[in-house]
Amino acid sequence: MELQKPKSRATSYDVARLAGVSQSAVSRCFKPGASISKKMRDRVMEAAKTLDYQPNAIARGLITRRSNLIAVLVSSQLNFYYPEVLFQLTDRFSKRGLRVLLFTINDEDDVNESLNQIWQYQADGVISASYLSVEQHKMLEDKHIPVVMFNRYFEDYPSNSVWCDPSMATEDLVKHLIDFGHKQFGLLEGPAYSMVNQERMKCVKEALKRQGGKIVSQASGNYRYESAGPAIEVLMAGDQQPTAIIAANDMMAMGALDELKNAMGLSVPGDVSVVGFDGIGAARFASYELTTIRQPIGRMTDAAVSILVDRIEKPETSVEKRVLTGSLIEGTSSGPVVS
Amino acid sequence: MELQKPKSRATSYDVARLAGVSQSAVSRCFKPGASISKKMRDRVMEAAKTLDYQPNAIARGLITRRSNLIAVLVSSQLNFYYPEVLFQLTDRFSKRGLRVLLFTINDEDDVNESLNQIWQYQADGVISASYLSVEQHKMLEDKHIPVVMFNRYFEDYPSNSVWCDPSMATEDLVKHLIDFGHKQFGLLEGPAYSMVNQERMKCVKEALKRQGGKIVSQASGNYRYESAGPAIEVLMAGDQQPTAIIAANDMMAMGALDELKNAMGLSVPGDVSVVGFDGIGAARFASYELTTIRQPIGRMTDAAVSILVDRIEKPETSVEKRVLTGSLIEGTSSGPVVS
DNA sequence: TCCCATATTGCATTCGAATGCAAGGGTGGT
DNA sequence: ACCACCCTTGCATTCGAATGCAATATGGGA
Repeated sequence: MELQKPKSRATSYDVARLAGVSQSAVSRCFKPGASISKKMRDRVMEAAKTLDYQPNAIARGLITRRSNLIAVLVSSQLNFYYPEVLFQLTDRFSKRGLRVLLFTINDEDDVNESLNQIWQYQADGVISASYLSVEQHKMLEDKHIPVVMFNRYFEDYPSNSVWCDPSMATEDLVKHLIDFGHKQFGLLEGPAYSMVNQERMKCVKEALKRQGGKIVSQASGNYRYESAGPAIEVLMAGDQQPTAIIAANDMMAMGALDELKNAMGLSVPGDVSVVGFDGIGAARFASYELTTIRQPIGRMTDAAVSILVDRIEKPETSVEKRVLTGSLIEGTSSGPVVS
Repeated sequence: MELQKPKSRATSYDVARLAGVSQSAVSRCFKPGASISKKMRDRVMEAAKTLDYQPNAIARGLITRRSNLIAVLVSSQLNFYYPEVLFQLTDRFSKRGLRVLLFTINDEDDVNESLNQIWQYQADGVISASYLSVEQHKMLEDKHIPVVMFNRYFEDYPSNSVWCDPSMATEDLVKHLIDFGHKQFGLLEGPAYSMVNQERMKCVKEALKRQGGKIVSQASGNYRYESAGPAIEVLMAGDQQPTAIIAANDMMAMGALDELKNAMGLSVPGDVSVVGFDGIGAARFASYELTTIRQPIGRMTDAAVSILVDRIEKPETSVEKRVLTGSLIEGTSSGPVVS
């Protein structure tokens, strides 16, 4: 004697029937700005409520050719920077009525598979916060799917991108270290293919040259905490010891700091200063208090969202590279050279 | 003189026309297990390739009533545990041909809004790794959307869930501390509403009672790093000082450790031992090396994915609560009492 | 009160793929 | 060579909402 059969989902027709109006009217009630009288809207809304009706986004997407889905590509490697970015992007898209379809990327194949899925799901746009080749980017462009590159851009190919220019802050950072009396620097680089790494290291090298710092050793890691340990061993093994280590990101700076303090028994910043890039939350933990170059994540995600939404609404707008600037955060991981 | 007009996306009809077959044939070519001859498949696939055709997942979803979308609800607060879970879930769903629709939750309103969206997008299933009320859960159930609760469950209402039972490992943890000579304990609890907190603290209290440890002070935080500082001040302010602090999660344990060492100038584990729960990646950083109870995240996400997929495929299957056990990881944040 | 302009409403069609059913083709057995 | 059966294929319809256009209702002005 069930009162309620396990009936399936109510459609706009069901609502229309109950309210005694046409299906079109129901559809219009859920479209902001549509021409509908208040009386009708009230009547429909009441029926909708009793049937627990919500428009089917899938059906809507089919006819409007807008899925309201945004694909976000994120590297799955454990860099605390990206979860922060991802969550902020999701919050912001959500406020604009867009949903995030998440793709985690381990390797090149994942990217291609993700692009396929993006195409299948008719994503309205893409935020790429992971590696993307020019060819892959072009493929999306050919399909008229706007893309915004987050924290990266192509040297020789125009694309929508949000980028944090580290040059000025890096100058400050190096000055900060030079003022502390540092003369010998060790560079803990990121992966060679990474734009972010290339740019940061380029700025570091230029600033050091300009301000008279000397690079005594270089090594590279993969941006992850664990990769800093072995790299530090290399950096400290040369005949000339660096008194300051500049890491390509905070995760490696944290790993470096731990390796120096805990594995090698050195003091930071007493024996060696360590600085990073990103300004992730964990860099402010009291065990680290990194001197770092903070990326304004909030403003970067705002920019990415607004550029992407613009491109979706006006596809013909020309590409835009929005550049923000990083800023130096002075922590306690850097200090004067003790001689 | 463009060779190629900016023509819109190819449909199955376009492919059919080019290959000289019917639309149904094209459709069947993309459906695994459909009845299709090799000759036809090859012909269609070639046409599909030249037109760069991929089936439209939106249109497919409309007719099959399967969106292949899984909604994942995650708290947006900065607890390093959830990004790990989220990325693993995404990887695993992806391998099964399911996409993740991400919802970040700040407050109760976000949950309701997300449930709305889940309904609109016809998500095939939901993983909830954030707060969800029984009513909200029932609402999804009524709509025949299977839900798996991650790292939580309802006391008094059956639901699919994946849970990590901390009781045995907590017994080990307490024994580990008692063996080190600890007698006075401080509890750094999580939010009162949190199931995970309730359960962990219950186990801790029982184990302490059984093994003869005494709770000399309690305070609570919100699971975040920053919330540990003030709580620690409370914990250490009583007349009886704890020699060991048990925190409800690793983030707060890290905050506690930093507060004790850096703000209060105490030594860990010399003056105070600090232990946590979760076994997040950052807990293994050399500055912390937390003694903690590790949740087997990999097995938990596997379980969540497999339970959810089962429910989607066989909706009538009864609910399942899969319980895994945590295990003690001995780090260097705990040690003998120095008298 | 009547008429016209404007605001609402309904009709019919559309989006793109999946699928039940029937028709066609092929195979093997006798 | 014939028949029965199975494997392929195509036809026609379906999913649920949006929308151009035509039809109708509403309101205001004279």
